Amino acid sequence: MIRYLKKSKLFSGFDDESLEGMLTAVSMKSVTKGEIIFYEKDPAPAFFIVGTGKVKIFKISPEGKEQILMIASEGDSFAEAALFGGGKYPATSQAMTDGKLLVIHRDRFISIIERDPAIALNLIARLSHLLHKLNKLVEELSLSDINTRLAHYFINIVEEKNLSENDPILITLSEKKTVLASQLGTIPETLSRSFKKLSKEKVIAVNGADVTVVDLDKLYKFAGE
Amino acid sequence: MIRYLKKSKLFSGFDDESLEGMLTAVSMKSVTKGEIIFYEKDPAPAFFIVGTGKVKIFKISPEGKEQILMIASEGDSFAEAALFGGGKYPATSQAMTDGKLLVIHRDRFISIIERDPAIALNLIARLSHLLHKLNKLVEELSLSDINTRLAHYFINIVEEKNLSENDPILITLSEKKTVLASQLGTIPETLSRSFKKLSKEKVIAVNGADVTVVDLDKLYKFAGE
DNA sequence: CGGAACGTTGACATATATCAAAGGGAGTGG
DNA sequence: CCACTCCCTTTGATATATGTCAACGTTCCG
Repeated sequence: MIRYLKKSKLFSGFDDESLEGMLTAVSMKSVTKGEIIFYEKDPAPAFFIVGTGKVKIFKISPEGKEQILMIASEGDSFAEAALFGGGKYPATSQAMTDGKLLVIHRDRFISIIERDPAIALNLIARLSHLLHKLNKLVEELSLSDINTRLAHYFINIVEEKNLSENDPILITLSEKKTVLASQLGTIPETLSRSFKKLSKEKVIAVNGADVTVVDLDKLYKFAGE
Repeated sequence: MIRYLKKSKLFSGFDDESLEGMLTAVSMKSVTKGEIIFYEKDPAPAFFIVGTGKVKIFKISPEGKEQILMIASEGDSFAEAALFGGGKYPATSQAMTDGKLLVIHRDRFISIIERDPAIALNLIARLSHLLHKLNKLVEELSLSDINTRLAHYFINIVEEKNLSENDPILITLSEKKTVLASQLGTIPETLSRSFKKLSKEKVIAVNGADVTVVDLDKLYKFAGE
């Protein structure tokens, strides 16, 4: 388990001694593809770190439309915030693949951070980061149309790659387009049209899950920057 | 300043000694109605607590549409998350009235919480609460229509009042309808129509800023619960 | 009193969701 | 290897919610 803790964004950087102190609060859970880890509004006695596999956290409307809040991959933690707020999970979580999760139990974890401010600071940083991302999601949902959101999505990926001048910019989508639609707050049909629009405008070229950014300047213009 | 710290949600419950230790990190700032406290993307050397007055935090689209993220009243803190994330403010903040703010300076505050885990825990709780609220906002923006959002808005107010059976349910809007529109992620015209719709359906009765909930069951039905 | 901000209403434009259909691609079983 | 199914994706026709623009009445406040 220590190995997974070290790989996690929340606890990397701590020495073995601190991490062993953590172990009293941690257990392990295997999940299979499609398994629901928790439902929205379930009581929240623990939060999670992904050891292996991939998990989606999402909300669902009465009509069945789904809004993905995040996709957690190896090393990501999720549902940390549930420990302190109302004590209920604010969204539903489902395994997208088979995998292993670290389960961090609430009460024991709290007594640990009461003693170790460094862990508390890490948690604070992590929560801040989440706030930042949600902030951005709100902004996009309420102020941008879909083409803009899709352009932003590509820009984020491109900027993370920090590749050198004049490299061809090839992106392979890490999710099915259906899933991407739900992340962007829309439905597959609309997303498909948005892809078509950006293609027709010669901003990107699409071939299945492979997207090439043809005109980066135009991409930024679409994103409104 | 201690007085204001005590009134704040973030630091209430601490004894005078802890609070005096805080003072090295705090200063005071007066603002006048309409004054911009910070712009989105400004570097963030501090966060704030409202001593007196009212402040709105919002995003704005290239076309000028405004999405209010929160309205901070006396005792509320805002922009806490900016201290840790990218070090930039994620939104713009403007005084809605004249008022006084406590300014909590980043570096000194961080060294304080490194020493005082209790303050760190409070901050964590606060950030969790913010996450919870943003979560809800995302849900509503992406999964609900305006009538539903307005119904939710009233339900939240009614539930906070926890009044006894058979009381008449009278709500006086605390914000101008223009502002409410921006909080709900829409524009005044659309909000006006939503008010009209709920009135016509005999769910509420509206008289200027006074709203009476006529049929609570129907209100819940509109909110989809 | 008069002007500015707010609120409402109507006609209209537009983005996005919905519904229905059809075309691939990957995997499965015969 | 073929036929079959399942799921993803795309496309078209249509409906609907919401934004835009313009006008007007109202309230607030100097």
